Amino acid sequence: MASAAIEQLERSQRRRLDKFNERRTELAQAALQTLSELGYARTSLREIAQNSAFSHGVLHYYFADKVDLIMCCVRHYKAQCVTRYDHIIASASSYDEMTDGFVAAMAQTLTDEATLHRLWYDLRAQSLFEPAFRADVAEIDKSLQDMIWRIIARLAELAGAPQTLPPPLLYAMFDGLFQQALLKHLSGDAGAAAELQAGIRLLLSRIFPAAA
Amino acid sequence: MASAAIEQLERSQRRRLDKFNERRTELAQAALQTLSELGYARTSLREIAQNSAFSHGVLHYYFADKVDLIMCCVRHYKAQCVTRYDHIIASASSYDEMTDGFVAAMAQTLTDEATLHRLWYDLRAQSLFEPAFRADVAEIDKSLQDMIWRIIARLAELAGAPQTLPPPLLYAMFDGLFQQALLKHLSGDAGAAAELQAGIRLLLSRIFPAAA
DNA sequence: AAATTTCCATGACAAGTGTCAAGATTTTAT
DNA sequence: ATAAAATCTTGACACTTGTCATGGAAATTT
Repeated sequence: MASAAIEQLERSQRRRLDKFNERRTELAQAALQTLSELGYARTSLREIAQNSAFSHGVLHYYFADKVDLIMCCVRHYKAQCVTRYDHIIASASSYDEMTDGFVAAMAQTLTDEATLHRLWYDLRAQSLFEPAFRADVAEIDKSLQDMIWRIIARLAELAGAPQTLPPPLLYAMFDGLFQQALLKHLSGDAGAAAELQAGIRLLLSRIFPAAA
Repeated sequence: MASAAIEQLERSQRRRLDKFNERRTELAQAALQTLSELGYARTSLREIAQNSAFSHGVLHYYFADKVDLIMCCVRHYKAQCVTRYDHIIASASSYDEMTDGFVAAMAQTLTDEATLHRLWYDLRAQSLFEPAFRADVAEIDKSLQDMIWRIIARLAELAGAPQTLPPPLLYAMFDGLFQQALLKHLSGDAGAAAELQAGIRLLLSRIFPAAA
């Protein structure tokens, strides 16, 4: 029967495609590692390959060019980033409990994934110069903004308070706070995480005056 | 008389030194121009020299190395940046007038000096990787924070309101807001300046609830 | 088992990088 | 005006960069 043959062909092709994409993300992960350590300006394709199990020629087999690789990295970064705080939203049952969880999670992110986030700020700055980066950066920015919004909306619900500040403003505030803390943390300031926590609590107390 | 000879010697030496520094800042200005157009990662010394009246070899006559040049640029940037809003503080006589002036000045900065500010964010991101940049970046950050603080403190005075939010938090909020607007503006969003103005006004109305 | 496609390593290329040394040129001092 | 010191240009160096072509190894298909 012809249909069976076609079906098998499609299956084998899909398997090949899956394997291709699997290796692509494997290489993207290695690239992410290198990028987060060196930064965009100092990262070369050879260096990326050296931090992987393959040679530098392979990169041009799986990626069209350097921009293509970076973009794959960025998307890979996003996937493992935007849902980080969602479990807090799902599990919290009171305003205070959720505040504690959120503040703690932010502080942990600061210390545990500092290098990954400095890469994010680096790439976002690159997008100010390189138009090819803008669409993906804007999309990630939007995802992060939504993430913050989900948290604040849930907090408002728990506090029984109305929420008037728009998502962009809220995101800008938390992002600015985190960025500042990251710079201090990477500069060796051991108190950066604690300062970040205090800053967030203060900010929340201003957003929800009644809940304090 | 020997003292007269010494005096003349000293004067001539100072004149030489002045000329040396003058040319240094002239080259730093050209470098600033190139950097703000291409970004840190894509700027080479030859490109900088090409945007000046001199050849590339002269850069090593006036600067020890590339980092030295970048640092000179950064300091030059700072000088023309941190006092930008001070005349608003000096001239404003009412809360509303000063708010209008501040908001308008921020919007104008966004549109008129977008490229210079994207360089600032680029270099700040670089400082997350390159320790050599950190001290100067931190110093500029502090200056900008102080600038914001002077404005907010004056506004509090004019509003007759107490001011409880600490300077780092205030700076983080305004900086985050500006950064977001800059990305939109450079992406071609014509409404970025207006959004920034609205965001600042909203933020101020939350900082000073009574003055609204 | 043979043939064919996929996958990967090697080496090379042209272009560009920071850096520096050797002179030419201009300015300053004698 | 002559000597000395400064400023600037030119050209080269060792190295790195992204990209690609060739060919070998491995896997898949026939």
